[in-house]
Amino acid sequence: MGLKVRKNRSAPPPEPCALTECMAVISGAWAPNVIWHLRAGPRRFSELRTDIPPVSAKVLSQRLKELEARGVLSRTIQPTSPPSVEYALTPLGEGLVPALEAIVAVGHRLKAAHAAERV
Amino acid sequence: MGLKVRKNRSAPPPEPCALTECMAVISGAWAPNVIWHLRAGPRRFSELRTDIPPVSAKVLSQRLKELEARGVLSRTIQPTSPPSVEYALTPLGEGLVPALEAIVAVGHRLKAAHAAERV
DNA sequence: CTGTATCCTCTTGGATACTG
DNA sequence: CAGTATCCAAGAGGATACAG
Repeated sequence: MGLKVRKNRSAPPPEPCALTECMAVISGAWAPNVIWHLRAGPRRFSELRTDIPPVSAKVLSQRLKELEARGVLSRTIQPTSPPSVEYALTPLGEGLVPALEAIVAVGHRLKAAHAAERV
Repeated sequence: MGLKVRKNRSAPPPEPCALTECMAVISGAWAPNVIWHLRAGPRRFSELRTDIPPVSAKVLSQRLKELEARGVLSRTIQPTSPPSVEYALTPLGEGLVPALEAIVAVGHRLKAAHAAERV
């Protein structure tokens, strides 16, 4: 009966800080895609470029640097010739995968809902 | 034994489309915060403004409109005086909460990791 | 209270060309 | 192959003032 206790308008203090912290990581252009394409294993620079078609070299390398600086992925120079560089998720970066999966799941529902209302 | 089959460099086709779809929803400035602050129940415009301190009226109303257009939240005009407007998550919008929770969880780990390496 | 309209700044990302 | 440098356009977001 007295279940209408939701009159309390003083917001319960959430944690927008941690939210913002992580959003900053995955908000850059193509950042989520980079992580997404690395989730199955390491990839090289040019592979990522073709994985994510319309990404410019500048932005990709920018994003990779940022993600590396944040400890989300690692950069390894392979002593081959021609030289190649491998990017891989760190354990920390792997922690992002479940979050992205949750996002993908919602994405599907959003698309479905969007399609439904355009009938 | 033959577990090194990860030599396959032809990327397994992921679903960046749904990813992008949902990222578009939560990428706008303050969008995640709006959803986050609505997860415990409906809030009014001015309440959201004080919930999320440095948000300008323009951007907040912009974001609310977008989120409403995407079916993530509903806008209800209360016939009170002075008139007030309540925003609430739709079922679709509530689907975003788990994703945000996953993001918050990662945010905590990112902050912890960041703090640790600054010792 | 709940927005909208303008103006303005600053960041972001793309294209292109060039280096190691 | 793996980037970096430069230039550029577009858009997002903040401040302020005003309207219903």
